[in-house]
Amino acid sequence: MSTSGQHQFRYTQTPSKVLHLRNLPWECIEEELVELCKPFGKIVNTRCNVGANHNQAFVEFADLNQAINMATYFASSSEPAQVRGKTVYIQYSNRHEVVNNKGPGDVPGNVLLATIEGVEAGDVSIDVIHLVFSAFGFVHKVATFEKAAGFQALIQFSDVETASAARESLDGRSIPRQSLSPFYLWKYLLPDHVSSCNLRISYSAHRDLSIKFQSHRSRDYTNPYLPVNPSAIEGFVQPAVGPDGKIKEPESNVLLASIENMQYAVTVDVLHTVFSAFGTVQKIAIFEKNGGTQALIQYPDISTAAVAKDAIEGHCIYDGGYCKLHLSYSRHTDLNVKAFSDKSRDYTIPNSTVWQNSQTASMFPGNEFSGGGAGPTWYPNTQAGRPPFVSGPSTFPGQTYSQSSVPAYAAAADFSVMQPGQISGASQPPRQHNMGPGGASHPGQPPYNG
DNA sequence: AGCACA
Repeated sequence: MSTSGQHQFRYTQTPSKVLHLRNLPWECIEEELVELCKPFGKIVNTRCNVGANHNQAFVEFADLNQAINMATYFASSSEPAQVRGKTVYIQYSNRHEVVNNKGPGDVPGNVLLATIEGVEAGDVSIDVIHLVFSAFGFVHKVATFEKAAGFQALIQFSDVETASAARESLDGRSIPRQSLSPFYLWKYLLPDHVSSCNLRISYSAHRDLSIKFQSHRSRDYTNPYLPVNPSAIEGFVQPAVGPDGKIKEPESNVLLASIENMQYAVTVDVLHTVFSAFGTVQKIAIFEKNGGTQALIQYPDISTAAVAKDAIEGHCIYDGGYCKLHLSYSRHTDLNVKAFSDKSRDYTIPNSTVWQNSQTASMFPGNEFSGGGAGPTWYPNTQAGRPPFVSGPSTFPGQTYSQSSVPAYAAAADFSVMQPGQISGASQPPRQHNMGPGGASHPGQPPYNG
């Protein structure tokens, strides 16, 4: 019988620690709400730009009395609450908490994360990004990178206010095709083939970016003396031209391996074993790209990488044409990888005993081969401090190994092409190992074809 | 100038 509102005024003033603010300017940002409200108490959450006109907001105080303080203050004040000169009307909200307005990217900070939609990394230069964001204040640092989300940039400002202004102004807008500014050389900011490039801007959790080099991917405008990474300056270094006139890709200490015909899982440990034959492997990362599996393998220097590349290129990890490796030089010079995950390793991290135990446990299940007699001549670069393949809980506890069934790491021992000593015999066809990978890591897989 | 659609 009754309808809502029958027993109460429509807008009762039941106190709530959430205040409802109206008549805000459309562009009102959270900082302005905070400035207005924080004299009265601790703000635990806000929601701004509410409603079709973006002119309402909610502010939640930690304590009810703080909200009452603010509401009663402005109710009796001769000076109304104002934001940008507009009078703001304040009442208690009919709810008692502000619902989740904020994802991780909505927590204001001085560093912005910009996703540039619809472009490839090469389409928008770091100079253009710098130009666009410099309109709001001094840009300290810029770092760009490619992620699954697309081409992204981190832009570091001095303070939250500047970053917020840039975000409010640029989020959802497109980088203009042309710059009308007479002060910059870039007349055209975008290549012709880019039809649109919307900016999606959120806040980064970073406060201070760590820029190691000035390069086409990263800049530190506060430190002009930061070393330039020559291999990373696009266009500065002409690509080397080989004797055949073809452009050679610039060399790098990091190799990019594409794994073809990957019938069997290729783990970080398998790659480490294979690539360690040529020098210390510092880091490994495995990832999927274009439906295939790729890996980055980092050596300390280019020469080691070059030797490994020439020796391994085109060869298979496993007999039968499985897991064929194609190598090129990566553009990376220093990988940023998790120290220990199923897709990456950082072997440079000292005191790595924590993960070494689990590594040996998962990769070298038996201790049959840890004896001195099985000295790993096939493993010429055993790292100092690295324990032998000690016993550990087996991943395959029920499995026993016969003489002919060899753990996976032994495959490399038979992988004669991997021996550095044979690199000079360039014309020698690779003698692949005689074991299928099922022997160790895939008990159900076809047996080796020895 | 009057309550959020995640």
